[in-house]
Amino acid sequence: MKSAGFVLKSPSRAKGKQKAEDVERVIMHCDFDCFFVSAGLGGAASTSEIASASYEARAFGIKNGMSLRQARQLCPEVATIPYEFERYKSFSLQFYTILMRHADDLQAVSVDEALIDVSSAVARLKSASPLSAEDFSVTLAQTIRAQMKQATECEVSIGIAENIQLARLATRRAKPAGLFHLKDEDVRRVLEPLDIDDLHGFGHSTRQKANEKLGATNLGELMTRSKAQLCEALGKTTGETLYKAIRGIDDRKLESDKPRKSVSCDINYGIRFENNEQAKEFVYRMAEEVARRLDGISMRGRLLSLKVLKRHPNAPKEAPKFMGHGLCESFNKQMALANAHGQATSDSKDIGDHAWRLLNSWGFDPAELRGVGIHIQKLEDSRNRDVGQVKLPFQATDRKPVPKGSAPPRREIDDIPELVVQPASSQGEPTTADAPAQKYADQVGLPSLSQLDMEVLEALPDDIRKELEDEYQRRSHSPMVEAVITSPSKVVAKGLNVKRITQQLAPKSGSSLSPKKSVLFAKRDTPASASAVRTSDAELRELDIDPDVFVVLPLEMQREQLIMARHTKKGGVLTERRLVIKDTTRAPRERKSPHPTKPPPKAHRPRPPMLNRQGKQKGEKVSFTETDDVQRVIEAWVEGFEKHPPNQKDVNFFCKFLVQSVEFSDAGMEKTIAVMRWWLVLLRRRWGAHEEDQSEVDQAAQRVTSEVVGKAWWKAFREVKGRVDVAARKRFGGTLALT
DNA sequence: ATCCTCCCCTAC
DNA sequence: TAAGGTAGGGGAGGAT
Ligand SMILES: [Mg+2]
Ligand SMILES: [Mg+2]
Ligand SMILES: [Mg+2]
Repeated sequence: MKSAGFVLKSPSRAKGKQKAEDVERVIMHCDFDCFFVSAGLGGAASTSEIASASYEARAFGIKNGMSLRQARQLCPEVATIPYEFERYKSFSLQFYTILMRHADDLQAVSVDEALIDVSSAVARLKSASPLSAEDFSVTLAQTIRAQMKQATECEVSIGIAENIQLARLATRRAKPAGLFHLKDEDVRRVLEPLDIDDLHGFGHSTRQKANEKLGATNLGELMTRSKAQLCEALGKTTGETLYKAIRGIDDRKLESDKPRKSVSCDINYGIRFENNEQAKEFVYRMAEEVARRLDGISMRGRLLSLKVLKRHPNAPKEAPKFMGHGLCESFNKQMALANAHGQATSDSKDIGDHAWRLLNSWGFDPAELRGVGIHIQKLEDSRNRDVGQVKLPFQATDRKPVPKGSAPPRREIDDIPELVVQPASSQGEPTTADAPAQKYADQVGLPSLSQLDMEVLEALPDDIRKELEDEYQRRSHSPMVEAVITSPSKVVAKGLNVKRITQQLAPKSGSSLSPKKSVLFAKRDTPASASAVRTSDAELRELDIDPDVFVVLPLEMQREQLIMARHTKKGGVLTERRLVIKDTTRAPRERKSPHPTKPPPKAHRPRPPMLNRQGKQKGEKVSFTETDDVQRVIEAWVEGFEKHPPNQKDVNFFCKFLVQSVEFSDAGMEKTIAVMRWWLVLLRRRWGAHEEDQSEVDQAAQRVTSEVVGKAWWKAFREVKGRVDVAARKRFGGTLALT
């Protein structure tokens, strides 16, 4: 196919803006560069309000409520910690809105990634300048990038090609902050050096299989294999897909309205049942959750599958990771799901009954269970349940081209005049989408406004880590790092949603480990030697962690720091956590700008609760490992205020953090429990006598006695516990069992 | 020849 | 695969 000619590619779809049939197909893969980094750090408007200033920040005179501008005057290096989902939403919304201006069709991949078909837009440009030899797809991409930049102040990378697979590959070349048109005539040259897992849809396992069965993972070599060979090695469809992909062929169409096919809920952490009743309780609760999700999108299901993780016979009773599932065997079973009338259902009891029945069919000892998952499939739209047909009425009424991104569709066309970066102060409730549109959007399984935040939360570790790494390299030092390292500038904005993001940035294990693995989950064989867990107090001391900013945030950011340090250091090893402060950040940074930027002013905390104690007192330590960091912070907090009641603000902050941990998925529960337990231990150690004493304390006139302080702490504890329980109940129907 | 079920793989 | 969660698609082998 000539690159110059108008090759007739796969016929365009009927939906979306109607598009000429015989124009060259142009697909763009658009990907926000560093979405999370950008959304968080890039747009912190100077009018942003500071919700919570750290001690370090306060040392500069920065106060809560101050605008970021003011804060910057006091400390130009002040760093903010991103959090606002509103911002993420805003970014995403603008992202999609802009793309839709130019697209015939759009397939949302994620909150920061989309595929668009811009064939007609490019054709239009071309026909407007028939004599030009210009690459109009590039012209258009530049326009899009410019608009995106103008609207969000962020870069978007765009890969251009004739099909999806190639467009994705092109994006790799486009990054960062660029665009790349992978033309037909370049396909061979570009693909040749790539490996099979560079292709979208092919991963580690396929690569390994290819290596074993075909003796090659390189696309150039694989190109020499016959289609039959590929199919034999990888399966029919996969083989064929690969065969074509290598040659730059990909017939997939953009899908903007795929209906949801399943709804599920899996919980594989913290599962420890003592008896059947508990297991049953739990299963029914999960059923409620699934039911809720089904109702949320107005769907019902006719097939239920239950997935169970059971402790592997050889695995230790307790997983190496606190409340984790450890090495497990997994079991799966499915059965028809129906209500009393044999119809599709979303009723929690129906679902619970079926799930429980399946679980019982195995007859497992409940104490051995480590994970449970309920999946509902064969979904039907519960709104037109007229005849109980399986087909979904989608195209019939030709809804206006509801693009895959459900978020944008509402605010489309008319009101896209000004895409202003969201005002820094916008804080209100999350925009609520109008019900019908939202439901539809949910049904077609696209990132909807309401799901956006979740998507942000669930975003992949690798994804984000990579963004941070890239960003880190781009700027010699990032504000985030700055915030952690030169602690003078911890400014925490309201909310703590970053937590979920940064939390996922935990360092990967040593790099140079044997690639060889045994079974499911390789056994963790790092017991006491787990130096990685051991953070030196000196390290923390240097970090000047204060109980105010408290919260894990700094600590998690510290992890980011570690990651980047390792990354930069290349062979970096370091099994033990090093105080990255100097070698990683300070050094390179000063190399870069010796003096211009003020040396990180050593913030002197007003009354820093010293982290001078080594570890916990023996015996009392609850069995955590991973949560050590948090524990230390709490410990510092409690001890720092040994003589004073806790600040209500701190309590609120703490509370908010924990509640959010509970609300946002499961990973948080572990930490929540661990944190609460540790707090409990500390309080008992110090004020055990007052635990049950709930008598009121005359706040006004009373000396601050130890008793008063103790009571105040216990009161705070009960308050937090209460609020966390509410959150836990809302989500799981139970409360935290701390003892 | 299809359809199911139970995995497995991939991506986000 | 540190470990966690949601969804979609495909392969193998048995069921229909
Ligand atoms: Mg991205
Ligand atoms: Mg992405
Ligand atoms: Mg891949």
